Amino acid sequence: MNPAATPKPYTRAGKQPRADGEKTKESILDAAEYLFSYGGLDGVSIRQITKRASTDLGSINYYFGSKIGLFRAVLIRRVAGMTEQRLESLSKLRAGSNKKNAIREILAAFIAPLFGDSPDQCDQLANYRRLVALVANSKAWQEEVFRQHYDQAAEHYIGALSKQMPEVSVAQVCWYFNFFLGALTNSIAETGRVDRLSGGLCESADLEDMQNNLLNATVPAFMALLRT
Amino acid sequence: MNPAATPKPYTRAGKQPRADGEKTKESILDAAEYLFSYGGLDGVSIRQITKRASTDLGSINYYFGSKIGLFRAVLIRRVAGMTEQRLESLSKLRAGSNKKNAIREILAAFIAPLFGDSPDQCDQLANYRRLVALVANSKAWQEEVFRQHYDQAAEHYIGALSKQMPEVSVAQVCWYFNFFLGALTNSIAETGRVDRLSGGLCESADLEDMQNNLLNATVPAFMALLRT
DNA sequence: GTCTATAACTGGATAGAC
DNA sequence: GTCTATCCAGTTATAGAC
Repeated sequence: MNPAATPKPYTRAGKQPRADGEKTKESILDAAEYLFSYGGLDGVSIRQITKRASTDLGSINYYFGSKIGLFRAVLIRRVAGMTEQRLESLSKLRAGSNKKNAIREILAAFIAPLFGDSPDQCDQLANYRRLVALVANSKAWQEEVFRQHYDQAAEHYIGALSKQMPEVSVAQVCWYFNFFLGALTNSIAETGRVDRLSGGLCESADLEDMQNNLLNATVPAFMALLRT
Repeated sequence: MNPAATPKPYTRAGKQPRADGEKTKESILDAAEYLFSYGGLDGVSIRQITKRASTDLGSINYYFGSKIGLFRAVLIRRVAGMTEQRLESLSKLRAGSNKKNAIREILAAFIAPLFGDSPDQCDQLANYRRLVALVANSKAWQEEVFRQHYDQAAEHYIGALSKQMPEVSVAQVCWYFNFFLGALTNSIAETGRVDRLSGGLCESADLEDMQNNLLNATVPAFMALLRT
């Protein structure tokens, strides 16, 4: 049903075999981050990824070993830097007298790296945020990715919060911090649901507004624990 | 590599061609709910589903038209009943004098149908909860499933909350309710993350404890809006 | 390092027997 | 309504040319 499908002979046709493989690698990661963030691991083929990255199938195996290796690499690429930022921010927080402010600053420091330092950086992190949101509500990558790469910073932040509220049980702090993470990840998924439910009054895409509201909502929750 | 793979002739072999297709349909939905809740739409094949449901490939097409039709059916199966429960519960809530209790009761009424009336029912909803959690952080099914089948109840609940706090902007109520939904969906995913982060002090699987903590955390957030 | 061709396989869908 | 056999488009992975 495919008349005269004679295999074309190999031709190099003016491609540049440059030795800067880093660029290729990055462009694969970028394309994969974008596509995986919408379709998840199984909703995207490596053909789509290589097409978007303007490379070929072989390069995936060359750089990442397999499709799953690529997915893992995408999930891990940005987390080391973010953990570093988080731990550094945390160590810089001065123990002020006002507990309410202290709690807010801790939570703010935790989420800050997800949004970068400028509107431009924030945009560049959009696909990553969406992908993290997708994975955060799945059991699949908990052990391999979250346990190994994401939990460390969260544990330090829970410790910092507990230090602010020594009279509150650690279990409660953990539950509340987890609810905070759940609200956060759902928000960075930018599903547009809050836009619909609010009849346009709220915008998923207004991340500034979202962050302010999230902190305004979460701080009183923690504060209420102190009044029990 | 497969010697003498002669196609076996068709044999009926004692299968019962009973006319109660409802049972078959239900067992397909159950199997699909279970498998989709772990792998998502693309992480599961209809072959796996029919194997688990002890049927055949053809039945999927016969009852649901396609794999996507089946996925949609799974997502929708339980929502009409839940919306009904939610609206009825809401209409039964009496306007007490205590705002704090009123808000708590509204939120409690919203989440109640997700956990059923007995431990047994709660278990039977586990796969559904996990699947909803997965889909809630994805853009993919927002228009087709959430808008059409899930939003109605949420809108009524936002209205009820707003009625309790007429001096608070609707936008803020919407943001806070959305954070509540985010925390809720992440929790019903039962990823086990809170177990790790708390060093075992909290258990994802303890849904009773989770619900209490979630309400304890969310009510003060709303209450703080009244004090602004 | 880059790219092609192909192997080996699995996917969803469906026609048609019973 | 139930089940089988089959189609074929699409998948990942890889050997090997340049």
